[in-house]
Amino acid sequence: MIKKNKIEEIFSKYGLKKTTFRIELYLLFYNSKNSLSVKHITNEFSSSIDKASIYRALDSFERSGLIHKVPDKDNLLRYSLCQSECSPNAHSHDHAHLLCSKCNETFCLNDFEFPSLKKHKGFVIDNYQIILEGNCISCQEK
Amino acid sequence: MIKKNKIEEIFSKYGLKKTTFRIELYLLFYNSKNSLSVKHITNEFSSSIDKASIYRALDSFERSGLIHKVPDKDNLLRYSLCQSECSPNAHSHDHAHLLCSKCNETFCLNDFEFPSLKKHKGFVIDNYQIILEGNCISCQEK
DNA sequence: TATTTTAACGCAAATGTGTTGCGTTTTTAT
DNA sequence: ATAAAAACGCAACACATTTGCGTTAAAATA
Repeated sequence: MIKKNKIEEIFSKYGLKKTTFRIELYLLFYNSKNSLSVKHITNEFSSSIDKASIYRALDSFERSGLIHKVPDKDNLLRYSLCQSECSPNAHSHDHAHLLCSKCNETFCLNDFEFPSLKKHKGFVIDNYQIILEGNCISCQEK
Repeated sequence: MIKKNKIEEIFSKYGLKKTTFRIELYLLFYNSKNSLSVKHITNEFSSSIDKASIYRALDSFERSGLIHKVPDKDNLLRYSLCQSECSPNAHSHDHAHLLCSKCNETFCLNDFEFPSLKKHKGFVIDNYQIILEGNCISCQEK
């Protein structure tokens, strides 16, 4: 369980204002195992927060290196807390993502082995992602 | 160069009506090396074809197994001709995609080697895709 | 060939996600 | 305490994609 002053410390470090909403949003990420879609976040705060504020907060968290975009089954915005500390210009996420075709959630697979790829037939490769499609553990049980 | 009666044969096989537009759309896919975005298609037919017809044709081609969705830099709809013959429920596309960060095009890398993945930490994996981010050949020359 | 059924079409309107402008409030710095 | 800067709410916007519906064209049938 993260302490509130730890969050405030992180926010200070990244020059983010400590507003009630943004601290709760960060906590929401911190306490959820998986990635969060905008819809999920919107539901969580119901109508108390405007969607523009949500999008702006997510954008600002992302630019600070606190969260990163993850792929979504329906091509919607979805984010996940960064593992270690990422910097604004160096998000390093060497993990694959699993998109569950039943619940439409996205899961980060942190211990996934990535082969190194630099070039392929003349194409220069800066980075790459692996997106697995299948079923997550709880959806298999159904 | 594909012959028109070959296309008509394919259309019959999949129960698609042979309208002028749809045959030309199929030809467009057939004759282009890369994937096609909706914008590209719209430009190609300029204002002669309604966008609803374009979306419906693409959807119907996809459901027939003639084309398949490919990832797009801006999360827009983009399709590519299927390699061999796919069936409606079995699109098999064991190729990676390269998204060029300069021209925003998507390229299929057909001879890309795919490791086999069936399971990972309890997740059941049906199929997966590899999305490479970098620069295509013609954008490197600039 | 004429007729009927069905898929495809065009047009306009509607969705839905995400963005932007702007005046107001809250936080932070001085 | 005050000023500057970042966040906020609200409304309007932008844009891709979808849907409803009446009309047209293609396919099937008589």
